[in-house]
Amino acid sequence: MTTGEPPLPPGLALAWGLAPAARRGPKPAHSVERIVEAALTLADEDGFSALSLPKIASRVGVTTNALYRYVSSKEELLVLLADAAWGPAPESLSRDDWRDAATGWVHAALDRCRVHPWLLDLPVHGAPATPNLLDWLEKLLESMAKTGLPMPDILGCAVLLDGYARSVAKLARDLHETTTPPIQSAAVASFLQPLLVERGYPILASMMSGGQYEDDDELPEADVEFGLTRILDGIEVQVRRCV
Amino acid sequence: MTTGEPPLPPGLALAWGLAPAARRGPKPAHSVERIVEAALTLADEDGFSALSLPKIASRVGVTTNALYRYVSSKEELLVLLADAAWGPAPESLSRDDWRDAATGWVHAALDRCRVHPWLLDLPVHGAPATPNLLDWLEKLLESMAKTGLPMPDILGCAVLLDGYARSVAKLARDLHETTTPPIQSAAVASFLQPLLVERGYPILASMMSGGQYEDDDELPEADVEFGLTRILDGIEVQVRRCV
DNA sequence: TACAATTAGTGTATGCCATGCACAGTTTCT
DNA sequence: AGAAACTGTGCATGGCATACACTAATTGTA
Repeated sequence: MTTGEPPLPPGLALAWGLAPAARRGPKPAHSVERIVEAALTLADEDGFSALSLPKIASRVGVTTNALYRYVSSKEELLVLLADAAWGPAPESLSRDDWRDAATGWVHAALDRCRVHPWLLDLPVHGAPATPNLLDWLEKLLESMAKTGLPMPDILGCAVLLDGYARSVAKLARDLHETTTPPIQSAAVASFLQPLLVERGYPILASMMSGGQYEDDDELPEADVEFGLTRILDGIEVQVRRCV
Repeated sequence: MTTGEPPLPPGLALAWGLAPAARRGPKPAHSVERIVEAALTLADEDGFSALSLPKIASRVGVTTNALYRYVSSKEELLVLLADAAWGPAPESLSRDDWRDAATGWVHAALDRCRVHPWLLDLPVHGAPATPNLLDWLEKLLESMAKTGLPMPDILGCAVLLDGYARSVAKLARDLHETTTPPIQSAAVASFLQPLLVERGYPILASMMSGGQYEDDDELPEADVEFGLTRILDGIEVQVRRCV
């Protein structure tokens, strides 16, 4: 089964722990795990944009090019990094109630995105194919399978919920992690306010003058819950319809 | 009203057409619009990752550094680029039926993401604040206002629908624009199949062997509609509840 | 046991990139 | 007429991913 030279996407073989089993030559002083771990803490500390091979290498204590002995490209490293950062999917999802299970899954995903905000910056090429990512997907599919919906609908629900978790996480992060000292926020507001009125954007204008335009630290839990409840309600409509 | 030196985020003033009104010196040979347009066609042709100041400059016919006379940083240019690529929001949304209006908005957004797939790669810092982006947001808010829900819920629905449009567009793009000659897709499948069975992922395994794992060119329209219908149904539940 | 094959990590180099600074030429206000 | 201000260019810096050649270490084999 271990084909000689499979044309697999980068990182797949490594992610599943299939090392090439070397023979001659010195033993590697380090390991892919060590490198991924270094990359992970670096990303946690300095963010995704600061994640560079030179910096990772210096953490591990080797030259930049030494990394290429373990990983064939930065892209491959990022695949492994994503899998490591997501980690295994939650085990404790409700076994009976699909709403509880889905809610648990979404909250767990949001939690991962809070722990590693740069997860939302990692480029995605193709469907998930590494162990932990598939674990998350499987758990979500299992949750939705409890609805009794036909398979294609289960997939559709999974796509919907996964997308929701990611977009809410990204929104929360983009809105308040970056450049928003409240001073600037106020400056933007007073800059935009007259323009909005003048150009005929009544709702936006009233929202801004209404004052409560998202000035909390994070997207408040209530807002997350609102969207999630809409989605679950919508799924439930379909479930009842199908029974 | 034109404050002396407002501490606004990059690109805002430019995006709203507030030029600093120069006095002495030669007149600029080009314009911000020309530069943004060059960037836009470059991105359309070669993708977001190929978008660099040198390449844009050479299209315009100037040195790289000349761009800095029009734009203070690459980040600022990207803000303008996003606004230009989204363009004005659709005018022809239903005036009576909020479901039709929302559906029209989502389809229009998906269309923009099909025309300029790199829109999904543009970094986002903070809430939208440029004319076209606010136009899109206002139109969506107007659509949801027709539900009669209270203002915070309207915003919640808008976030939900906007997030859905983006995640579906991204999914469609990532799944089939990148590295998926069907040969490789098949290689991945046969690589994963035994692993999935062995490690206890029954649903994923059955989906893969089921054969119809997303091998269409784009996420089929039916799948887009499925998620959208769930969301709208879920909102409708809330609407009925509130009346 | 000695050699040859193979491998790990280093050094050096290439061609990108965003951005800063100094300068020359041009335009316009005083 | 002169000074001030602005435009575009040239040159330079530091960062990046990655390629290639090399040295040193290790191990299977003759």
